[in-house]
Amino acid sequence: MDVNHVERETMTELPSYLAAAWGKQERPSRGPKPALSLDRIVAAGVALADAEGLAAVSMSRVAAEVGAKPMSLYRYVDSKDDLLVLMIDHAGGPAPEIDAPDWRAGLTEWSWAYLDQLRAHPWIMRVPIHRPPSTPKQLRWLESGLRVLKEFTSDHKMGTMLLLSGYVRSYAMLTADIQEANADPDEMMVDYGNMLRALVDAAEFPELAKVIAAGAFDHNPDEEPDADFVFGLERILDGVARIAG
Amino acid sequence: MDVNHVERETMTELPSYLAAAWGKQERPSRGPKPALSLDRIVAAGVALADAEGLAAVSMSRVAAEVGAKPMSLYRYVDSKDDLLVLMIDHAGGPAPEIDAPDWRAGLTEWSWAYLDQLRAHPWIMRVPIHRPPSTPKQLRWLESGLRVLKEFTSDHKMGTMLLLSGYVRSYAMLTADIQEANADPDEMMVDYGNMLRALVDAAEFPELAKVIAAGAFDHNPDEEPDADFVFGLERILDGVARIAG
DNA sequence: ATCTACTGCGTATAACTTACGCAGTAGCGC
DNA sequence: GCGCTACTGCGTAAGTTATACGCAGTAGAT
Repeated sequence: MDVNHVERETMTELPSYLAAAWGKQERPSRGPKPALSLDRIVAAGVALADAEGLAAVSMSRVAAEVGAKPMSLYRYVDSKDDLLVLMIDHAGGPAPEIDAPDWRAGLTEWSWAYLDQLRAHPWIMRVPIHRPPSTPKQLRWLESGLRVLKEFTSDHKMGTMLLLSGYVRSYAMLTADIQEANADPDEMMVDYGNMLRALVDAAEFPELAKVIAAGAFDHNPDEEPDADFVFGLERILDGVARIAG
Repeated sequence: MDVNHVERETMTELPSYLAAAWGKQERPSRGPKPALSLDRIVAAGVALADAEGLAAVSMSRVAAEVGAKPMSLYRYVDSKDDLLVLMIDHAGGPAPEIDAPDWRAGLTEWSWAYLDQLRAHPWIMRVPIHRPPSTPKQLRWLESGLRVLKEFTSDHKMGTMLLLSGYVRSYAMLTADIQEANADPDEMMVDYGNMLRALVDAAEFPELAKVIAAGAFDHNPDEEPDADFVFGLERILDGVARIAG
């Protein structure tokens, strides 16, 4: 039987991509020295996705980028899915060191940092496969958030971080969707607000029509960007404040 | 030039998938009667995704399901991406008719309905391409939410729905991720909590280790399911209450 | 010196989406 | 009734894709 290191790790009952991400790979002693390294492969994937989008990340392209042939990558990675998971972890910057006077300021800082992070690597939001957070950088971000919630109970800490990270992620996705639709020259969605005006009939959508008429969907250059983000964030923080101390 | 109805609709400056979703397709008068209909195709795609997952949805499979050959579908749909967008719209059930005494009860009802909806069609959360909400059912759900927020300003209405829908979506995704990882027999993630215990070192992750030790990640069968969902939801509603009336 | 676990990767398979163009059809104008 | 023309279904084929299998070469262990 051909037992390569990937299968060996599986036997330790930890998914191989996690063993890799946590650096729990025992370097094999026999055999030729690897010409590649998992880090180089994953880094090449991230660079490719940053530069040309997720669609450009194929096994052949990544292999070419590190000067190897496609099949060689499978000595380092079980599947493309695993590579994508590792890329997500790798792309995550270092968790923010938050130095804020209170939990409210701390969570605000954390949220903006997370939003920036997602926007720096928009393809992360397009990866169709996901796993519950269990890679090192993901957990370091979580730790960094929990750290500012010292005075809360464990359940409240986790619930709050779940709420906050979910909100940031979904806000980032929505704005990325809008931006992408606007950028696409095929689509006439150059103006999301006006497109809705064309589609939404006031008889069938009375409330929505009112909101559209009020300009809530129009891009207002005077307004601070991400004003909607701030609104939601403040609502969350107000809600959390009610259970604080 | 071969001008089929898809391209004709593009010329009206509306993306063809939106024209289709909003039923703004002028039926062509000439030519043979279509053997298929867009509705049948999209419905077949939804049924396939419900039964066998998103991966089973290929143009050939969908075509076979409606008794046609693959290339015939392209007379009704520009691309597979468009088909997926239409499937998302089609899968959405009717927007909830909310009959609640106040906005707080109304939004609670809306949130649970939305969560149920996503869980009834988990593949929706795996579709890699997304567009800003502009299909009929998506907007009807939005309208139904806005309707219970009568006493708020337009900006506050939209901001609240943005916050709420984002939270529900991300919570649904997280629980789907966990469930999928648990179901996968390859992965030893049969117990997310214990897996974290194995990975997380208390020296590097002091706060996270405490939370894990407190059992926040363990599945507790006594506890009501989705207790975390309720926690986040209540925080949001508390936060919204601060700007009400 | 031999064994053995390992590496890179050539070959091949079985998917996949979709461009192109052809043959047949049905309503319209005359 | 007779084309004309816009349309439909779809056969063919091209171009990608992930990845299973197995072989030849390598280098530490014994």
